[in-house]
Amino acid sequence: MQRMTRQRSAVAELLADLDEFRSAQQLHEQLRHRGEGIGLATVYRTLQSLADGGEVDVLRSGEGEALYRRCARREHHHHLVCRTCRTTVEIDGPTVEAWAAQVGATHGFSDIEHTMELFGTCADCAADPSARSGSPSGSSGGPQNGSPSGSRSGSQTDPRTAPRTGPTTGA
Amino acid sequence: MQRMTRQRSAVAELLADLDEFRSAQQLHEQLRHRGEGIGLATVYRTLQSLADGGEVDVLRSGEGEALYRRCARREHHHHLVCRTCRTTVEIDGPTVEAWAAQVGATHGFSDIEHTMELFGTCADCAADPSARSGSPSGSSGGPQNGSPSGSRSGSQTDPRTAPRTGPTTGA
DNA sequence: AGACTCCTGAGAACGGTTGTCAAACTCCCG
DNA sequence: CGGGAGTTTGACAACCGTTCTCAGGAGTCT
Repeated sequence: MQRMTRQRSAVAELLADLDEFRSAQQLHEQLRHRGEGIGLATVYRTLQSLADGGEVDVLRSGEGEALYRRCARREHHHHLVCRTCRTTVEIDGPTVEAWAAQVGATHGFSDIEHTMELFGTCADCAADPSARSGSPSGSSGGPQNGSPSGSRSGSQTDPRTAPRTGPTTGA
Repeated sequence: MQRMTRQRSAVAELLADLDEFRSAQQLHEQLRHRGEGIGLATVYRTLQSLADGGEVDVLRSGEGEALYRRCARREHHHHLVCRTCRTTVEIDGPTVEAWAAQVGATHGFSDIEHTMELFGTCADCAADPSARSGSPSGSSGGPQNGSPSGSRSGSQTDPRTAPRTGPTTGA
């Protein structure tokens, strides 16, 4: 059975305070900034168990890094993510669910699942294209690392924010 | 300027022969089986340059591994991938493109992009759920590593095939 | 309180990917 | 066809995110 430890609740609390997708390492750093003594391995373990329990959603950044977010709804949904500030809107896609099932059937495929995320620039960021790349949901004095992709040093040609969720059985 | 070397054409040729998404390491192994003397770093470099040039499509497996495939069309399209044999069908999604743009606009987001892939079980695999996990496009005596996910040893709770493409400006 | 487990944390290990750099090779020119 | 300039290659190290290991610490039950 899952025990409620100080570390586990700290992670859950931080996720509740945030509104954007964050990597495990970002969350760890933020917890440290909050003064929580917590190990990186514990953050990974906790996030994984939360994800397994459907408590948090997981995306993959363009570089394959895992990003976590506590979504309001636990049912199937998609995300519309601001590529500048990472603000995320949960959206329904009945049109897409139906389309996916139909396309699959047309090609003779069964048991169709799909992954799909939308990326764009939110109204706020479009209005003020300058700074504003931190965490719009405030509350935590965490790191203001706006760029989701820029962790590698090399010549990554594709700096776009581009994650995906695990597939969810459609329609 | 890009020079045509033996290694580069070997990679291009292999990709032309294959019909499924393959990881860089799988491709490297397959090239070795073909008797091509080629370094792993070269395979990575070549794939990256091909991807940059839009010659090949890149997905991310559920574990974040990059998967490559030479698609027939270079324009925007999506993929319907068999989760068993990895056979891939290129598909159009005008419905989705329109839907994505509309949803983005509704929420005040601009410059909408999207990622989306479909997964299912193809007719062949559904009919014969036993073996058949190798490379359906034959031609190469490459490795028959059917499972795209099972490389890690740990307790990965999610063995689903679940990649994503880089986003493409929608609508 | 005491015992029994599970959880934690520091660091090692791991797997995929990229950087390094001398040697080999392509391409262009005469 | 031979030479020269500059790109590519390949073996290996380095990196980065993530997971494993295991002794010590903390929750839970009685």
